Amino acid sequence: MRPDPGAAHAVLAAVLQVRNEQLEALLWQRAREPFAASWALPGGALAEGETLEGSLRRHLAEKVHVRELSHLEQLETRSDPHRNPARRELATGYLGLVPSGLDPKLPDDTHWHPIDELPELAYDHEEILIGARERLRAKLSYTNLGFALAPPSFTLAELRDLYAAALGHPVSATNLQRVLLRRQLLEETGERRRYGSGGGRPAAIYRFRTGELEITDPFAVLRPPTMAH
Amino acid sequence: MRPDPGAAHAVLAAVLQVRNEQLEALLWQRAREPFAASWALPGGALAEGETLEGSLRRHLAEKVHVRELSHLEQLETRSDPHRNPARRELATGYLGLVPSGLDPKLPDDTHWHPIDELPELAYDHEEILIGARERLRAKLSYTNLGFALAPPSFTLAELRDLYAAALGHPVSATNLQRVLLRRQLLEETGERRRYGSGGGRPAAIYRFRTGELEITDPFAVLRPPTMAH
DNA sequence: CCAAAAGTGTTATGCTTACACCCATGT
DNA sequence: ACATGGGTGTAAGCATAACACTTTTGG
Repeated sequence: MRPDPGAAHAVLAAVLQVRNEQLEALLWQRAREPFAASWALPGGALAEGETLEGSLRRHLAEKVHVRELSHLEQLETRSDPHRNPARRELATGYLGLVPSGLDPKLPDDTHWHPIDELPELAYDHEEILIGARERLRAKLSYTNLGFALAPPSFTLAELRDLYAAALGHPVSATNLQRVLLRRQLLEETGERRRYGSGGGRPAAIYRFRTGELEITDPFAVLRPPTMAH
Repeated sequence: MRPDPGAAHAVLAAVLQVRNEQLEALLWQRAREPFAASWALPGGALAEGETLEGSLRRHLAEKVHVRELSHLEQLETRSDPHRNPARRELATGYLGLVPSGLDPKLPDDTHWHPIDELPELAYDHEEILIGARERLRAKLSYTNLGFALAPPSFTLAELRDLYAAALGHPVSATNLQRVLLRRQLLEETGERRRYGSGGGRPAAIYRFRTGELEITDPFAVLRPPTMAH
């Protein structure tokens, strides 16, 4: 076996945002074969001297004008020799998150798609996308990753809707508040929300204490013994 | 920027086993520059037409004669342009596990090293190795990955020692038993252990119910609501 | 005064740890 | 008999879910 001298390497991002009360992914429609008219994850070829993450940020900025990522994290590197029918190509997937409320300007061939109603996707992109969704769901449970889905400040009802959209199941604002406050992920801004129409008590406005990923629930079980004697 | 036509790609494995009551890693000592006399993770160059995992299994079989992996799982792909001072090279890390009790024949330049007393490691291999250890520790808590560390059957005291070595902190056999039995990871073989010297009640012998990875504790929090009405 | 939405109090439940105690065997 | 480890019983602590109830606002 000879070392493979010409293994092309691509980077691909599952860019996710909560829009219209649901989780949506950024996809662009291919014009040319292979997979003409199918939809694809944004990304492109790794260039000389680039890191994978640097390359992905460049492609997202150049091709889909997305620069406002609140989180970017590497997923699996796929290597099936036939994943690209045209030529041997490895691809490293990434999970990218955009805070709710932003609406980056997109090229004409690029659109947001609800992740529960995906069109036909090119290559192995659907697997990468579903893997990204599962990674997001898992990390919402044991880290502070919610900060990457949320705008800078929000009411608990708004945050509840974001979590419900990302997790795909109903979430109780009451219990969400207790979990996130006890873990000290949230802090009050002191402000209260002006309400649009209709009555109701004004809601306290919160923000995430930090915009850096932290693991907040490190050991589900089999924790180290407590040092209490 | 031009696509990088010659990005070499390597695969590297952190092969871990519990030996001598501690977690140990398989390393080989480099004879040549760069990093002569430093220790390195086993692995090698990706060849034409190979998958990453296939390539790694080939290298492990050829170079360190290890074929008895009970688990193999992809970790991060590293892409710093300077991680290899000689030439641009991407590397994908893997976590490989060998059941306790096996003792594969190794080439002369290859040895097991306690992961808490590592020698000088080449390239970025120490980071990959520590990342592998952390992945193992996390998955022991919420999956049945213990099966990959354990021999085909064992007493609870033996299993407790394996978990303690892998986690790096004391583990109570009593509580380990309750957790693993409630989650139905273990089943009794019906046999009891012959004891060597000294007294003591003979221990029941257990085995893992399955040798496939299963997630046994899926949601630490924020679970879907129960359907009970 | 009433509707609506936010927020708090309270209870129930389940999982884990800690530790006391009982069991089975060799010497 | 006693030492030695294996195994079970039981209570306490903690986190979460579920839901009733109170608070604050607009109409």
